[in-house]
Amino acid sequence: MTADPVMRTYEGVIDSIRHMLLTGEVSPGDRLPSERELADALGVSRPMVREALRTLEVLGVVAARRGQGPAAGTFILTEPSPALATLLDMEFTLERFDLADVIDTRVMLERWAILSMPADADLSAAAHALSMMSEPLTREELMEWDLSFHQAIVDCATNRLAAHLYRSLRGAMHQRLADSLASIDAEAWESFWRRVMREHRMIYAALDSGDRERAADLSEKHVTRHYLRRP
Amino acid sequence: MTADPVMRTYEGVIDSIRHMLLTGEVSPGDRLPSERELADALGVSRPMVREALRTLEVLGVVAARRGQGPAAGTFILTEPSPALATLLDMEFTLERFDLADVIDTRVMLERWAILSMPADADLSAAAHALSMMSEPLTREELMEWDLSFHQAIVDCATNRLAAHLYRSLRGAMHQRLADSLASIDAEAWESFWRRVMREHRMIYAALDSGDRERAADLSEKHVTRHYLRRP
DNA sequence: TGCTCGAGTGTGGTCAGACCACACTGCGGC
DNA sequence: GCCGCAGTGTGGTCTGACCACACTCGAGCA
Repeated sequence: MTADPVMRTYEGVIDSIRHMLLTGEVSPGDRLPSERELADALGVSRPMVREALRTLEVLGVVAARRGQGPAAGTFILTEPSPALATLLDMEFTLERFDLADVIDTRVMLERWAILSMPADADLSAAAHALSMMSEPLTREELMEWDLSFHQAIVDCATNRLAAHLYRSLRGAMHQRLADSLASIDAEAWESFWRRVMREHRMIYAALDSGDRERAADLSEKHVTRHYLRRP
Repeated sequence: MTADPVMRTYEGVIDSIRHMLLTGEVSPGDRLPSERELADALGVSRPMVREALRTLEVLGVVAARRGQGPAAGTFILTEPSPALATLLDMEFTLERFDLADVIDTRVMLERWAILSMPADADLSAAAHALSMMSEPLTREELMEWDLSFHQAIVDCATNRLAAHLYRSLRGAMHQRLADSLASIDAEAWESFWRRVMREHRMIYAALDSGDRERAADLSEKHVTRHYLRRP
């Protein structure tokens, strides 16, 4: 304790804004007072307010738009942002954990989501993603629909935190995944795509028939194989 | 795509610093050039450099110390910071997910950690935390050693990402946990503490005897009961 | 009357320069 | 040889200014 030598000004501003949120003075979707007003009201300079707002922006709490009128200003976001993915990507860059950690965690989340899925889960989003993969795809399209397919499955578990974590893990790996796919030459691409699609279909079929254990196992093998590149 | 109307100056600074990290120009533990030098080198103003450094500070990438000499300046951190907990706490404040989500996810992580623990896992940290709980405790002490106990178990899984997630989830709930414990009156406190301790002992005993399934089940019941307050 | 265009205005985005608080460095005097 | 204090470079903060932008609204025109 007593580990706080000083309270930095911008932290005080963040606390003030957090307090506004907790008391309901502002709510998601609302516009914050302007930077100049905030600075004046809190008795600090505008640069300090801006430092606070920048951090809140990176954390996915607010977004700023300039100009004048109802669309301009700094707003409390209603939807999660890629902030978590940004953070995880940073940690990854700093080598605070490695690819195997990320994949293990991803597999854990997906297994759990499949096994705890409610009986009446709506699989239509997964089915749609599956159908979109039936025709030849570019690498970008495959990444997009592969993400949609797996995310749709995890979303069925109705745990928003877990779904958000899953999305962020995948987001943090996105660039590395793209690099990995780019290394597959044109000849091998079609067979690669077909195999991915076939595995997706098997996972979906297992889910659709209610065989969760099998779906979980198939999913684990699928993810582990393609991400760790051990065909 | 093309969703980037403009590149903000501070984002460019962040990219420059990230680039320095990727090329090895600076490494964890190193000192960054001073704010004035960075501003000069990148052709931007010092406030913009500061906005970038503030966000990196919140993300747990750097830390600043003032003064003069080898200990002063802005450093790349070598250890993870509570950044993830801060972020999750924010998301929680914004009600982007709820307590049940957090607990479910925590239980998932702990179950997984227990079931995938290597056979030769070192349980001494958990044993130590357990022994520290044998004597009457304050609420703060109980929270501290309870965290140590569970964290020690998750750390055994040797997945740094999962361990970090677990720690952050727990960190994001810390204040709410404290509020919850504060509502237990002095008379009920001792029996509460004893029950928590007994359950910890049972979990440890199951782990120590190699009965992971039982340990996982006990752990799940333990966490769910105390956090959802359904005795 | 209705439309267009331009000045006005308030927002975030950026800059320059200054001063403070701090902690080390090193010189000077004792 | 030791102590103390001025010097110096760091982050921390403030002030005031200007720019870019997007809307608002009224003047002027058709």
